Amino acid sequence: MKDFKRYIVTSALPYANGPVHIGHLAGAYLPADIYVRYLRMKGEDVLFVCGTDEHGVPITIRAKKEGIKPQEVVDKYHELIKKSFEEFGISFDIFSRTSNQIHHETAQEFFLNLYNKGVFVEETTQQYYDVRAEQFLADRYIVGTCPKCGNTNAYGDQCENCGSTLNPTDLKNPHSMLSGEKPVLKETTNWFLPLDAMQGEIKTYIDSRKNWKTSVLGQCNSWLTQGLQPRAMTRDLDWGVKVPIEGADGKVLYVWFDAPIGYISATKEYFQQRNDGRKTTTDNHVKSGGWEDYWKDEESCLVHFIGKDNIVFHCIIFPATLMAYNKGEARQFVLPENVPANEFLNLEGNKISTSRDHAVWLHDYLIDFPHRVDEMRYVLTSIAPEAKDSEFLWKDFQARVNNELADILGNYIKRVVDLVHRYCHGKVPDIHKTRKEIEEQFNTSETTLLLDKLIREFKFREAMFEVIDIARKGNQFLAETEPWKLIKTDAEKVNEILFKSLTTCLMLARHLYPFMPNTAKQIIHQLKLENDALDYYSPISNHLKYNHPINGSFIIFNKITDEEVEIQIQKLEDKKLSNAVEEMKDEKVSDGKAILPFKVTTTFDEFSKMDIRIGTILEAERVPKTEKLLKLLIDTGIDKRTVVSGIAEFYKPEDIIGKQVCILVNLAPRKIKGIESNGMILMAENSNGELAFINPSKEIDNGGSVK
RNA sequence: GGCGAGGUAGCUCAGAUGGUUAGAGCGCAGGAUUCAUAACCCUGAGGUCGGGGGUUCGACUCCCCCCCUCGCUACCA
Repeated sequence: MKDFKRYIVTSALPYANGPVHIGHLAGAYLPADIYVRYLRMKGEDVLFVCGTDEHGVPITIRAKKEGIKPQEVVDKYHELIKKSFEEFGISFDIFSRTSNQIHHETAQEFFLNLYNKGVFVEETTQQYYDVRAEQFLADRYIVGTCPKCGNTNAYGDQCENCGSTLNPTDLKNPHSMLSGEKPVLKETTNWFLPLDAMQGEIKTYIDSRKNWKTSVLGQCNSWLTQGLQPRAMTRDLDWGVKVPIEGADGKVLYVWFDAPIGYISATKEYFQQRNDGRKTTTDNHVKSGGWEDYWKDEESCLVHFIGKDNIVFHCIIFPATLMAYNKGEARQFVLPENVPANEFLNLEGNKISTSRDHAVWLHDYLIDFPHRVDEMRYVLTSIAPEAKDSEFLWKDFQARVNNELADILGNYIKRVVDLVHRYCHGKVPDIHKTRKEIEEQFNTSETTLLLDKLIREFKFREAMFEVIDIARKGNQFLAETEPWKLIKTDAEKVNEILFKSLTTCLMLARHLYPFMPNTAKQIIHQLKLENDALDYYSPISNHLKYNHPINGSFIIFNKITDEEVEIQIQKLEDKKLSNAVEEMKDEKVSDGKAILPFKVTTTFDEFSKMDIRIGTILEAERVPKTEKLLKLLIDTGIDKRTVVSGIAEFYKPEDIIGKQVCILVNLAPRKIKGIESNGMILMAENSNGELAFINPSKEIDNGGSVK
């Protein structure tokens, strides 16, 4: 890997419409923090930025629901999220927010730059518009029947029941969440980033990234082979960064355009604060003077830590934006050097779900387990979903804390400290003859080299295992040398054993620091050393001096009791139960609620245009490679025609042959999956989206009309 | 349906370019020990490497088919 002069490290901007949970932490924040702490400890020039993403439709919806302003929503969650991260020791140099002035300016400048270069393709499209509310409807503001699963409360961008991604125009019976009205399609102009035209250079970029994770590269290549499509970078909405050009009133930048730019504005803000003297901490590891050093210097290494759901934005869209910006500029933005996306963390056998509250929220954990931050950091790192989805189980949490942290690591430290008190009067023993040798051995030890390799390859789980292994080996060493027996015959030898053990404790603290900073400091404290003892390159003899008195031992990790974890498990169970109750309530309510409002008044003439007949199904077969389509042959009394219908979920082909149905016969033909469909079978639908045929209550001749 | 990533001991996970008896930690069983949070240390049992074919002297590792999980993306007037 190339040697970089400095690093700019980002963690995905958490969305400010809710708190953060352990899945977020394990996916994008802890790994980044470990990486950054390690680099700092090695004396690298590194800047670590993050902040809340405060734009986009879900926030406006949440505000509306709670009857407050969007700004109030993001203010609340910005503070909560920021505090949670601070308490978990995520050591951002700055935790900013996209509602800041500086971000709006930066994002607008970005947009204008591309606009002036003629990068965007201006396109006028049809979007749903709510006439009564006098505004365009964002995808999330449109509710209708999910075309895939029949859920009547699907949103225009996604169905939360079946998880499908949707377009608003996919919805059946769409209606506006603002007024309940059926929305109308209306023209609007938006600016598109022509990713299709940029496909070549994006591919060249992706192809040059050999060391990326297979899952990340796989996902990118999947997008590339499917062919990139232009993507709108503006939206008709009033919450966000205003589109800075004339005639764009009521439009804001697409959140995914402005969010990654948030990394840049956060960097700018950092230096602004620093120059103002508003940054009080001494960030010695931030060695360069301005934001452009980090973003526009080819010797800067840009690393984005994200979850797998963000891959396309960080690996394709954001780099494309940067590439477009770079055209004709003297100083070029660097492109992401690596995007070590993690998979997802599951919880007690189920996906973590914000809406169902199936999660371990950071702020809750801090209340239930105060001063146990490192325990969570340890467990989440040891089960981090680095290569595949992984599972958080409270029982496993307990076992890891008790068996690994308390028994192996914590006990080892206490064991050594106690031995030194018992056999060396609580002072670092003098073994001047061999101490240099011991130090050198540690500085060039295989573990040190291995850890460096693993961390730079983002293999934090394995790296941390190696660190704990130091304690394991330390325990072995004591068991083999048995100083408690040797003390009777060879005090000199005991001194050497314990000096070695003390050195191991110090090295353990240093190696542990990126993963468990509090623990590292506690170890240092037991040895009665200052924090500068954690400096990777500081000679051990500067700290473990002859006759240096150490502190008395104390227990670093208390064991987690059965009761404690059972409470947590019960908590989740209770949530499940109350969710089930809620859902039942919802269903009852929705029996009334889900019934759509009547459509606008029509005329008899309009209705008469519909030629609805009675027909009989003669043949029925599944359309291959589809889930919901049946190909039907209908005898309409006048002809026999083919109709494709989305009813395969509810009817088996063999069961419906011979049934009579209502069919709209004068509907313009349409090709579906290559089959020409002539007409439409009329279906009745209940609130669960289940379909049923409408047929005459006594047999009617085929071709009989319905009026 | 298409694409991408996974499916390896009870649990959580490692296993470049195919090669002797498939690994680790925890858990479990047995032993040893007493300096330490009944901790530590040693030994051991446990796997037809999702299923089925194939290529090969030889496959967890390569090819084909199928099943399951997760993500992205479709069709359903």
